[in-house]
Amino acid sequence: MANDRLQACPEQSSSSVSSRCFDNHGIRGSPTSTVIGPSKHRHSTLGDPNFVENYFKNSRLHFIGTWRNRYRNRFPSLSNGFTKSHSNVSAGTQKTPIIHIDMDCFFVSVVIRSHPELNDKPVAVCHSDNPKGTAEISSANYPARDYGIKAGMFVRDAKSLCPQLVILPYNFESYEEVADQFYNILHKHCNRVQAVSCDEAFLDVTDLEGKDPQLLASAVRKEISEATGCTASAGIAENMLMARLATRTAKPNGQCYIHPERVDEYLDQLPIKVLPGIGHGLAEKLKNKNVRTCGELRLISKDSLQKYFGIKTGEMLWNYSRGMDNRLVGMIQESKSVGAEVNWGVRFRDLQHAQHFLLDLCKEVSLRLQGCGVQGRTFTLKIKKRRKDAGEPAKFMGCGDCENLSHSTTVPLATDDIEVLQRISKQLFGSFHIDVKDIRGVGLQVSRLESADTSRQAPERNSLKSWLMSASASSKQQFDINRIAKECVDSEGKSVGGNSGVLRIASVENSVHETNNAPNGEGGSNQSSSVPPLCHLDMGVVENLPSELLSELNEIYDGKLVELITKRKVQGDKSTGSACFFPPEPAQVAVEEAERSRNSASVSLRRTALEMKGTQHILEELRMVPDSEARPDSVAISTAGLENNDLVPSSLSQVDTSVLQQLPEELRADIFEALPAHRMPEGTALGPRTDNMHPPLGIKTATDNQPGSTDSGLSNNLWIGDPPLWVDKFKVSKLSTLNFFVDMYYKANSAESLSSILQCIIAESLHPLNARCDAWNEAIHSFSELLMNYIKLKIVVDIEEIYVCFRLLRRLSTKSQFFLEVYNLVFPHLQASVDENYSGTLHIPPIK
DNA sequence: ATCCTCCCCTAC
DNA sequence: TAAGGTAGGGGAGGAT
Ligand SMILES: Nc1ccn([C@H]2C[C@H](O)[C@@H](COP(=O)(O)OP(=O)(O)OP(=O)(O)O)O2)c(=O)n1
Ligand SMILES: [Mg+2]
Ligand SMILES: [Mg+2]
Repeated sequence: MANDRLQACPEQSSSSVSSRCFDNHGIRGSPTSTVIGPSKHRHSTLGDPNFVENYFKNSRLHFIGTWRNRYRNRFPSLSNGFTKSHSNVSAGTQKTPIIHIDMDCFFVSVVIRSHPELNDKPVAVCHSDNPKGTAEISSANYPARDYGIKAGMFVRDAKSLCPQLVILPYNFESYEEVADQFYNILHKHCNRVQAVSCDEAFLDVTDLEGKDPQLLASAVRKEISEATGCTASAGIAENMLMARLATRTAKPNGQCYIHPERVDEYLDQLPIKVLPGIGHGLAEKLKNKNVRTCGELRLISKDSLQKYFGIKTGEMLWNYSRGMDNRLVGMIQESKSVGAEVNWGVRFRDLQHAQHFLLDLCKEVSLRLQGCGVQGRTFTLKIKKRRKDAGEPAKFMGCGDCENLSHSTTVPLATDDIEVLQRISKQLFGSFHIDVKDIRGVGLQVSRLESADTSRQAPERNSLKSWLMSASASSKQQFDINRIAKECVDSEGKSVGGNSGVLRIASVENSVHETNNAPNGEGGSNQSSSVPPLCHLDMGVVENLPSELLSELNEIYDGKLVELITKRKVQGDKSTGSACFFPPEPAQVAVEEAERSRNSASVSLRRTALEMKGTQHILEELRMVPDSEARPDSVAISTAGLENNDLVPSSLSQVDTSVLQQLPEELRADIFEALPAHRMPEGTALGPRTDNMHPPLGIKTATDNQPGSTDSGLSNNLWIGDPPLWVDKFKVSKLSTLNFFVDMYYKANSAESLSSILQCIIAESLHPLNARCDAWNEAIHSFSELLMNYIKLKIVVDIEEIYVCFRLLRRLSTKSQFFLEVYNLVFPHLQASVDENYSGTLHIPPIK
C-alpha cells in the first residue's frame, strides 16, 4: 500500500535539491519579462518573470520545509507502517528509553568540511556577506555562537557582534546527501525512527535487549561523524521531551543521559522558553503571569492553565513542566495538507501581474500534490496584506508588518489538476477585494487530501474538469438554485444568448492568460478580435455577474464595462438590480414556490436582504479604500477590479447596487450559482463546455468521440428514446409508485434530466411514496435500476448532473423511506462508478 | 457534541 | 541588496 507512492512520483516541483529542470526558455513572454525595471527589484516579483521558481531554489526555509516530503519518497516503507512504536500506553510514565539525535550546526558543519582551516573560527551560513545587509543567518557554528550569533539574525547584526565572522554560502545538495547518510545510519541501528527534520530524529530503543542506550548513542554518533565528517549530539531519556532537552545540554558533539530521578532537578530552574512547544507567544503570556521557569510553572494548577490557554495547551504545559510526555515514537504519517507560499519579494504592479504570479503558485502546488501522490478537496488562499500604518519593512524585500488573511473553498471531488487549481485560486483571490499593491505575501494550501492511488487519471473526455473549473462546484452551494435559475431563463427564452455569450468570453479570457505567448503590451488588444463588441452584451446579465467574473470581463474591455454599468445604474436605477437572479416570474412559480419552502433560494434572499441592511458597514469599508492610498489609479488595481468611483452614494438605489457588487463572498457565491453558467442546454450531447472553456488547449470535446465511446453498452439504457423507454415501461406498470414517476416526468415538461424530475417530486407536498403500498421492493428495484442506468449514461458526460441528482435524492431520503432505501442501495454503485471514471470519491454533502 | 473556517503558534 | 517555507496542533466562534 505504501508503495503506491513510488509510482506517483513524477517530476519534482521546484526544489533546491531536485534535479528538475523547468524549461523557462522564454515560453511565457509575459509583459513582465519585457519590462525589466530599473534593476532595483531584480529579485522581486517585479522584474523576475520566473520569480517563484528561482525563489524556491534559493530558500533555506523552503528546503527544510519540503525535506519531509522528500524523505517520504525516499523511504516509502517507513512512511506508514503500524503507526505507533508499540503498545505501551501507560500514560505519563513510560519506561521506554528514547534517544534524540541532532546534527551540530548542520548547515555550517556540512559546508565547512571543505574549509578545515575555519574549524575553530566563527562561521555562519548566509546568502550575503554584506555587513549592512538584512540577509538571515541560517546556522552559526559554536565559535560564532559565543559572540551571540543565532539563526535567523540579520547578517548585519551578526557582523556587528563579530566583524571577523566568516560567511559561507548554502549548499543544499550537500545537505540532502548528508541527511541521507544520517538516516541510513539511524535505520541501520534502529527500526523505530521518527524523522523530525533533515538533521534530527527520535529513536525508540526499547527492544535493545540488554544493550545500553548510551552505548548505542555513542556508536551511532561515531558512525555519523566518520561517514559524514559532521558531528551529531544525542540526548537519552525516558521520554521524547526529556531526550530532546538532553540533546540541548549535550551540544556540541556530546551526549547526555537524564536519569528519571533527576528530571525534577533538571527542570526546576530551566526557562520555560526552552521547552519544545513554548515559543515566543506562550513565553510572553507566561511571563505576564510571572512564570519564567519550569519550577514556577509547576505551581499553577492544571485547571487554571487550561482555562487560560485551552484544554490541550494547558495540559501540555502542566505535563511538560513536570517532565511528563506521553507521545510515542512513530512513523511519519500521511500528510494532511500540501501547500506553497511566498512572503518575500512580493510586490505587484497591477492585477494582471498578481494573477500571473498566482498561476505560477498553482503550478507549484499542483506539482507538489502529484509529487506526494495525493489530491485535495479544500483550497485555502492566504494573503499577507501590508498593515495600514506599516511602511517599508526592515528586511529587504520582506513582508514587514502584515495582516494575515485566508479564504478557502471546498469541492466535491478531490483534484490535483493545475488548471482547476488556477481557476479556484483566481476565484478565491477575487474574494479578497484587496488592492494588489498592498499584497506582501501569497500562499495556497490544499487540504482534505485523498490518495491519488489510481495513477492514471480519468480519461480527458470526462466532465470532471470542466465541472470543477466552473466554480459552481464549490460545496457550500445549492445546485438546485442553479437549476431553478436555468429553468427560469430557459422558459423565458430570453437572455439565454446573452448569458452563454458572457460565459464564453470569461472563459476565453481565462485561457488567454495561460497561452499568452505573444507579448502584447499591456491591454487586451489581441483579445478584442475574439470578443464581441460591448454593445452586444446583455447588460442585465453582465451587471449581475459575481464580481470576480465581472472583473475578469472588465479587464478585457479595458474598464469600459464597469463604466457602462455605473452609468446604467445612475439613470436606470434598481429595477435590474435584483430582478434577474430570483425573479418571481409566473412561468416557474410552481417550482420556485416549492423550493421556497425550505431551500436556500429563500435563504439567500433573506440573507441578501439582511446584508442590505448592513449597508452602512460595507460602505464604510469601501470608503476607506480611496483614503488608504495616495494614487487615483489604484482603484482600477483592486482585485475586484470594481469601480469605486461612485462610492459615495447619491441615492439609495445606487447604494443597493453597489452593495450587491461588493457582496461578501458566500453571498456572491449564491448569486454566481444562480446563473446557468457553465451548463450547456440539456440535450446537447456535448461534454459540457470543455470546448468553450479552453479552445487553445486542444482538449477533446465529447463531440470528437461521439458515437464510439459514449455508446458502449448503452443500447438498452432506459433513458434512450423520446420519451425515454422507462416512461412507457413505468406507465403500464401496476405499481402506483412507478406511475407516479411518469406523472412527475410530464409535470417536469418531459424533461430528459432526472434532476428536473426530482425537483418536481420535491415540490410535491404529498409523497405517495411514504405509504408502504403494493410491491414495495419491486418499486425500489425498478427505480434503482433506472437510477443506475442514468449514472451509466451521464457519469462521463456530465458528472455534475449526477451530483445534483444525488443531492436531491439525499434530501428526499430524509422524508421518504422509499428514497432512503433507493439511496442506500444505489450509493455504493455511484461511488464505484465515480471511482472507475474519476478514481476518487464524490462527496455528497449533508442536507442543510 | 462535532464540524468547519479562519486564524495564531510552533519547530526545523 | 536577497531568496521571511511548510505542516501540524490547536483555539475561538459559528453552524448544524
Ligand atoms: N531559523 C532556522 C533554523 C534552522 N535552520 C536550518 C539550518 C540548521 O543548520 C538546520 C538544522 O536546524 P537546527 O535547529 O538543528 O540547528 P543547527 O543544526 O544549525 O544547530 P544545533 O547544533 O543547535 O542543532 O536548519 C534555518 O535555516 N533557520
Ligand atoms: Mg541541528
Ligand atoms: Mg535540528
